[in-house]
Amino acid sequence: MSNSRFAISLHILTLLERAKGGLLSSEFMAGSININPVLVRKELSNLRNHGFVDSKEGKNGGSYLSKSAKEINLADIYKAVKQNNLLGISKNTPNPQCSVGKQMNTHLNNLYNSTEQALLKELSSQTLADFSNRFD
Amino acid sequence: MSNSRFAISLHILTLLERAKGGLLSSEFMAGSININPVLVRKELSNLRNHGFVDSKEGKNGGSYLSKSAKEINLADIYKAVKQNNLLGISKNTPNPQCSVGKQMNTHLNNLYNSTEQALLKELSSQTLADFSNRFD
DNA sequence: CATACTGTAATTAAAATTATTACAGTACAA
DNA sequence: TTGTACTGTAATAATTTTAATTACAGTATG
Repeated sequence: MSNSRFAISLHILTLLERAKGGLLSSEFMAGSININPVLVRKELSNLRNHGFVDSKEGKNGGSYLSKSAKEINLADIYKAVKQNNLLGISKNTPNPQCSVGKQMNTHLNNLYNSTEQALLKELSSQTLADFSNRFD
Repeated sequence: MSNSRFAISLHILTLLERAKGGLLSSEFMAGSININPVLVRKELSNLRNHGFVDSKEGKNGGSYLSKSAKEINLADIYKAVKQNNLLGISKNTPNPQCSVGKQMNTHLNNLYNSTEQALLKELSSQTLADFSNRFD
């Protein structure tokens, strides 16, 4: 993952956890993260689709956690934002006429899968509550 | 890591391992990987600096593994190409006036470090020889 | 019904990645 | 001893990805 979606989502979720049910606006969260509010709303849209948050429209609206922070582990968040492979892109197409090239993506993907498993295992050992509690 | 440096380096090293000491030109390897030869030479430069390969200049020149594929594990390769954090960039600077924002990068980096340890542990369980032997 | 939000699309800007061009240096081989 | 085929590296251009911005319709509140 080269973009900062994981960090943004985790930041959003940490803010919401610490708000203890209070609604936070995308503008407020964008100010804390230091990014554009529209990006926050896009991430919220994704987090909503994954059942982590809910939002209330209209004046005095905002977002809040829709499940307990103890029930969200960091692997869940990773899965929700993940798009590429961990170690790089597979978009490259090696030469199919080369005996190594034509098999490379298969072996690379196998490798990516096993490393991703290791990553997920590590991430799943921590919940959002654990993470949030490290803040003063 | 968003770029494909790990995949390129592993591809190069796999080709060299299977060449069994024979010299391969950057042009040949670029053809197998399907990228520009200059990129291959840049990666070779890095791999050389890390002691994995050596190159011979001039006509009929090329590159070859400078240590046994059994003595190179995939974590070594990862470390040689790594530049960013695994889960995203830390270049973002959250708002230092926000109690969450000002501590975010510290906690994020701690998390990144622990996930990287998990990744390295997994990668270190396989050598370049293991990887290469999976090819027909 | 003015205000302050969300939701989302479209566009622009910026940053990162990759490709290309260029060329000096080196070794081989005729 | 000279043409050829490489490496090594810098500089630049092209492409792709990421992030910011603009715009605006929709919604809830007071």
